Amino acid sequence: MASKELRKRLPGSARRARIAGAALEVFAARGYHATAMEEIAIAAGVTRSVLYDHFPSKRVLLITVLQEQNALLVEHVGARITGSGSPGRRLRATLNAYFSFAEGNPAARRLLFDHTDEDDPEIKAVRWGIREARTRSVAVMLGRDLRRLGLDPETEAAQAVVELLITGTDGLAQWWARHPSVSRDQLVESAMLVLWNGLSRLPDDSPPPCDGPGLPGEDVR
Amino acid sequence: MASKELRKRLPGSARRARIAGAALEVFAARGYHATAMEEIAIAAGVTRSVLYDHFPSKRVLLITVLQEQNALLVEHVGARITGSGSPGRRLRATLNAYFSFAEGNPAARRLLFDHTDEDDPEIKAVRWGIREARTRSVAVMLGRDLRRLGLDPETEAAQAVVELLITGTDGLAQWWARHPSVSRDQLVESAMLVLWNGLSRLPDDSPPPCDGPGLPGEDVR
DNA sequence: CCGATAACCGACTCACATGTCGGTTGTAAG
DNA sequence: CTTACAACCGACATGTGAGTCGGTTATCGG
Repeated sequence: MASKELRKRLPGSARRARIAGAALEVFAARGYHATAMEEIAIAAGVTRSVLYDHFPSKRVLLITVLQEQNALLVEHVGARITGSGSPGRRLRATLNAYFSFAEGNPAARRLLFDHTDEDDPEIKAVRWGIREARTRSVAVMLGRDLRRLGLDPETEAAQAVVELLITGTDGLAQWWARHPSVSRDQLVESAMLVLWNGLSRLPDDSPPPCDGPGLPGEDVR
Repeated sequence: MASKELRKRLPGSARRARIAGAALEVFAARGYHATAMEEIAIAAGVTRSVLYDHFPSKRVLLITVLQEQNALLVEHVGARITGSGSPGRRLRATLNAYFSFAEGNPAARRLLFDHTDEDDPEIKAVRWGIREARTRSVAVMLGRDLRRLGLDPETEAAQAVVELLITGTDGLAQWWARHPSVSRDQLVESAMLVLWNGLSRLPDDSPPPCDGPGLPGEDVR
């Protein structure tokens, strides 16, 4: 679109890149199952069979794009969070980095985290790997903070906390895509309000420490 | 399985219910696109065409199940949270109710919130309706608390907070399905730790109020 | 200028899944 | 008992999309 290529014959690597770019957009927009190879081909400016000259199958094409984009995300976030600063500052910087990626690469965010497939076992495995890696790196990053909260990062309780953080943040990024008028700063502020301060900051409520441990009666089957 | 029906001919309503039950399981296990009507038919103990004697199409079958299960969830949660008690207690009770539903109805939770489709526009619309309703009711429930935090529930900032709560909780329930050894109480405790107390509860860190408002430099395209 | 390589295309095969239709039989009312 | 309805089934019609194959032509090194 931008480049005036007027449908010339391209060297393999360039065509490959174009196909991957087209696949990213179409997969993100329509989901894995609903996209026909035909659509990707059209978006890439070639016919369907050309896709098979460059990628062995639809599945491999998706997986390739998935891993490319994940690498970009990791690089993006990694590049702009520093190990220094107070814990609160670090959390804020990380949220900021993630949301800025989501802002600049909406298709990538959607493709990576809106899992519209999960059917194909191989794709499922790739997604799991990406997710696991992300959880692990976040847990490592928060290691000191979790310990100070009384949680061993190896514990399942700590993992649960991290999972809540990650999926909540993802969900917020998703919501943002539907409410674009909100600025990234406001978004970070809302996230910090919950994740950092918590909801207990009520002027006239009971003191911070959480209330009674149990719940009266809770019977499920 | 439990009932020894030995493949007899059933009255319409009973067969209908069986089909819906089978559809719930299979849709949840394999996702919408990947499930063939054949599988549902086998699980229901009939042949494929019988499904079409009771439901006009695959899409309508899914939507029916979706709405049934959502109604059950709303009833389940609504029945065991009371309007009374301190805000912290109410939040805890709600988390408990939601997680107990997820525990007792894993397929329903997965089907309702793991959106493995989103392709079909009509199904998308139904999902959106369910999601909207849920967000609204949570916002109403938290109305007073949000106001005390300085947020007008109508504000987008408040909606963002609610979205983070909901998706984070969903994600945690999802994680729980993969780590069944964790008890529901532990799960609720982890959720409360983040959502209620926040991560700032560090013995030797800066005081509760959040740190500097801005972030140094953050340039994204 | 001239092959050889590789990018590109059209047309085909094949598999699979949805939805339909006509017929068959259990079952319950009269 | 019998009759009529409704539950059930087998076979087909249709559409769609993934992956293959042989041929064509641009492009580039020599």
